Amino acid sequence: MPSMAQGGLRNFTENPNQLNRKFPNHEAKVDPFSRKQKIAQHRKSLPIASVEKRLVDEVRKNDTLIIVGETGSGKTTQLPQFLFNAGFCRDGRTIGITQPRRVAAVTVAKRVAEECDVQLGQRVGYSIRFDDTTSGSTRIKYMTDGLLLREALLDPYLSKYSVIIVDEAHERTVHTDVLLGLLKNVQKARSKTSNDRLNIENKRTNDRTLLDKDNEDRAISFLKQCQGSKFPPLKLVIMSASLDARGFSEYFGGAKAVHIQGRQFPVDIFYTHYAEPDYLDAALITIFQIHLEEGPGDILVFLTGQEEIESVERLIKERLQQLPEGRQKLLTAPIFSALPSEKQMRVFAPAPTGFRKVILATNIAETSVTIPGIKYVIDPGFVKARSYDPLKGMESLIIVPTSKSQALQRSGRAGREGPGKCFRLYPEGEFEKLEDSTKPEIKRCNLSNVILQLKALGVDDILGFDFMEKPSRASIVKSLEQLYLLGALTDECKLSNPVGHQMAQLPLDPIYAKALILAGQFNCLEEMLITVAMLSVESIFYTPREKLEEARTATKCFSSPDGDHLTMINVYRASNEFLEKKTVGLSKEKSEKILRKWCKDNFINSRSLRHARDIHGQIQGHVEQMGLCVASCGDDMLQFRRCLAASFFINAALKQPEGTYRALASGQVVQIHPSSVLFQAKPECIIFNELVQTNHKYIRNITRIDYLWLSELAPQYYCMQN
DNA sequence: GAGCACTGC
Repeated sequence: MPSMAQGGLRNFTENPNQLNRKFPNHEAKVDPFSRKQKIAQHRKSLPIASVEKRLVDEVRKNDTLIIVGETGSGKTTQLPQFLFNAGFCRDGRTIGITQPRRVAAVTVAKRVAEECDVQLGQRVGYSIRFDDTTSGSTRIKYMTDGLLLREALLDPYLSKYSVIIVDEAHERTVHTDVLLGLLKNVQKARSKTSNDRLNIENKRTNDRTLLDKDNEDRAISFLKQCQGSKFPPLKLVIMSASLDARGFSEYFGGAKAVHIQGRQFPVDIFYTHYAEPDYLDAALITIFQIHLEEGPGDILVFLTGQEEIESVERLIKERLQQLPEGRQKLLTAPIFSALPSEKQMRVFAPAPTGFRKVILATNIAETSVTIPGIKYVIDPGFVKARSYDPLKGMESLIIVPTSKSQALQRSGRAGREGPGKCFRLYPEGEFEKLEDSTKPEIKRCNLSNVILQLKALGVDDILGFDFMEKPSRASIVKSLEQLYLLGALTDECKLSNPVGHQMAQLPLDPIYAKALILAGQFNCLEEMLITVAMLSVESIFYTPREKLEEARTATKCFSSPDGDHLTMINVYRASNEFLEKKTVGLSKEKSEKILRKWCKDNFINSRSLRHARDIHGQIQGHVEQMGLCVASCGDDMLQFRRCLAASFFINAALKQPEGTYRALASGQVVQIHPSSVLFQAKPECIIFNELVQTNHKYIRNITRIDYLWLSELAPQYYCMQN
């Protein structure tokens, strides 16, 4: 390691155990070839290409196969093509590949369509929410895991699929975990309908434990509505990038696991000698150390949130001023999810010649976004993580150390295009103390949605459901309780009819689904549709620090003294009015461009608004199909606020003498989030939609209500308490 | 006086 940039700074030690695999550069120039030939050559060069036959054989032989494929192995694009060519789509059946993220489903599908030389939507397609490119002839279908879960509600046997490949299973999103449990059941049920019954009986008595037998019976009873159907067995392939396949293998009854080499450039890992008391300061010093002493290449720094990113950006600019002019050629580019897209795009623009780019990112750059040109990664070793306390019904966002696999993922970002370096801002001994992998999301989130989905799929015994990792009993019970309070479950804990079934049909948080059903009765469904669409997206307002005052003035014209829900309706309707007036006769692209400009002028996050408009359209279709009456309460906002109180009664709070609030359900002392329009007004009684602990216990999305409405509109809950 | 990252027939 070169000497330090500024007096007596950090010393890094090199990890001797780094991977240093060498491999030829397969991206070498192939100019004389056509694009088709280039693609063929690229496919042949992927590590997975040499094991095609073996993989196909393994899928034939095993009902479930675990594939551990390192980054760059080509598993996501190639395996479905191998299976298609081997005849797994005969009889019009489909290979489904699930991804945790929309962008991945889209980009991979496009790539594979090109490799197969077919038009997207023909043999190869993708389906994600709001965007389905598949057709009757699609045989290789990329989709989000959440979408496949939704499909299972309509087709519990997933009958059109011959193979389902669950990709990126190691990420253990809540959707992946529920899907794994579901697929296990479907697979058992399908082999039950197709296999010789005797065969299964033999298996049961020979090599299955009593527990397996129970599970199997449960799986079969859960699908009894389809009994008698005949389906060929479902092949499952679980693909993971983590080195530990054991968990998946055990969960699938000792399923076989195979390993596929990756293709990554070597990344040298460096650690600090000592623990850093201030990781932001350490990051700053390391940035300048690299800038002044290392060869060309951009730097990627992982920080925990917007605030850190903005303050490091400021500090970099300050310190640059102190350097001699020739050495100031360093550009900063922040990226985090709440940043408007056009500003996010800046990280992809190459730095001008002679300049070095330093990208300050949250973990959006870990998996969701791949930035070209990164040669150096700085990893302070922290992440802001969500956790959920079922007893308090409260989410928290706290800064915690990363896991080992997360640290590996981050360092891998330096080896995409060539050999790289990763600087971990902690001693090597600390790395060993990190958790192997991040806790699965299902153990740290509110389960109401998961449970409602499972109930709709016919799983009645949630506590007995075969999760790969079971959420805590307290968490399950709390969510069952909440669903009962919302009227989705009967006294026997079964899905209620029609309310529970209607709620499960709506792709929304259960409490929002219930709000829509109630709004039909309160004659304000038009208003509630807008409200739940807006509540379902990230913050709709964007207030950059440097234009705080300007943003405040702009957003004031939307704000309602009644609270945030009415304010959201005002924003949505204003955008509608604007579109109607200004974009008549314009193309879709043109209208969207004009709307983006309107958003920018009004300090509204156009991505959030577009998302809300998409959700609104989809949900409106659903409620109309259910036969709910989409009416407006007109100017009678009292009626609408009463409906909000009836819907969100579980989240009511009363003002305390000091100006804080007491949440009635849990008794917790909470504060109104500064982003609320009621932050200063502080009404006596309010309902809210979110309770998140960050620096304080904040409630967000608030409307003032009359205290007396609670016992009137939710007597089952409030009469007992008073 | 402040917002990790994803996702949904």
